[in-house]
Amino acid sequence: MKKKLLVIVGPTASGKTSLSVELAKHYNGEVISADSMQIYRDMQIATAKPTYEEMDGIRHYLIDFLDLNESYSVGRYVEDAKCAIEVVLKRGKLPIICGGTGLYVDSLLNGINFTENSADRKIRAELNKLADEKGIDYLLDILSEFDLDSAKRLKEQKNLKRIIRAIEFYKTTGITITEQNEKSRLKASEYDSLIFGLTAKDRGYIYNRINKRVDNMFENGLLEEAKTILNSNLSETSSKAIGYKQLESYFKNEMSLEECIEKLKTETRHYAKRQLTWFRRNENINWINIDELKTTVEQIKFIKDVVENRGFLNG
RNA sequence: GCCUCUGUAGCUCAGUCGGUAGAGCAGGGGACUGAAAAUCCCCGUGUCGAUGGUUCGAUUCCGUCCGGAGGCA
Repeated sequence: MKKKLLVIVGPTASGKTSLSVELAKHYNGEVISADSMQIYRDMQIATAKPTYEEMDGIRHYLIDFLDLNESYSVGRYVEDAKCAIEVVLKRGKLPIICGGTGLYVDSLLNGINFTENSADRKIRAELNKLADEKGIDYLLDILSEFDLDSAKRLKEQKNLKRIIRAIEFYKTTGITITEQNEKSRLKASEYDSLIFGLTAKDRGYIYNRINKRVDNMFENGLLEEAKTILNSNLSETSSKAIGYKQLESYFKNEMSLEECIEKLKTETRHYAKRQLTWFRRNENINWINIDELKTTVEQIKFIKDVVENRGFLNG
């Protein structure tokens, strides 16, 4: 019998944290985060990491455990999350996956098979340099030599990062990324998951929540945190967090604080939109409109109904 | 009160030597397999401030009016 998971996804500022904690209380569960930035130890405010009070006695996994100078990846996430699931199950609790990093969630739930050691940051750096010097077409030519399929696909997109990844993968494993992608899908998932997604009928509702939350972050000391973070040694992964890099030009006196705050809000909205695009194509998601079911209580009731109707937790 | 500039997409602004208009941003849609809070692709009709006049035809030229900015008194 497959292991059961309850899953909460949704864009930033949609209320995943409080919902997952309440859900954990209802179902005797524990929360496993699926968030590519809350993993970092010193990023508290900008990542909206649940505080001690918000966790309200519910154990959380995969939060707050990595140093800023370390990089992370989907491959590692799937590994770590699988371990966390085992721990939760051994404790006799229900694992609740909660997060907004769609790639992490999907890779975990669909049992994507990541072969070992296919990431090579040295090769990546070299290819980046090569692209700077000779252009994107040069890399496409290299890729065409062994993987015409993905070269064709990526040519239209002009997506340098994917082109580099395709070459990097072949150079480290001797297998083309096209072949790997096909193989990785074959294995059936070891989990039986019921997924709930937070969204809104009116996109503006989420955007308003984002704008307000950013203002709150500044009231809670985001500026101080940003100063510290920007002075730290950041990794390839941690340097991508939204909330700090947008304030850099303020510290350098190149932009006013107001302008930077606007930029931060805009980029967070863009991020939320991308998250929604990602999740929308997943037909297995049970959607909850937070502009209709506004309170956690109403949302929990909705979830309980679905769980019961499906007999999801029976047996 | 007089003079000058100005009013075009949600915002900032191009432009039309008269044939009803286009950029950036915002916004929307999409892709996504080891950086994913990343990376990338696609999408621009709006009473051209209002109203008269000239004209086959006005957003464009002229008059008047109404906003806005500056200057002189």
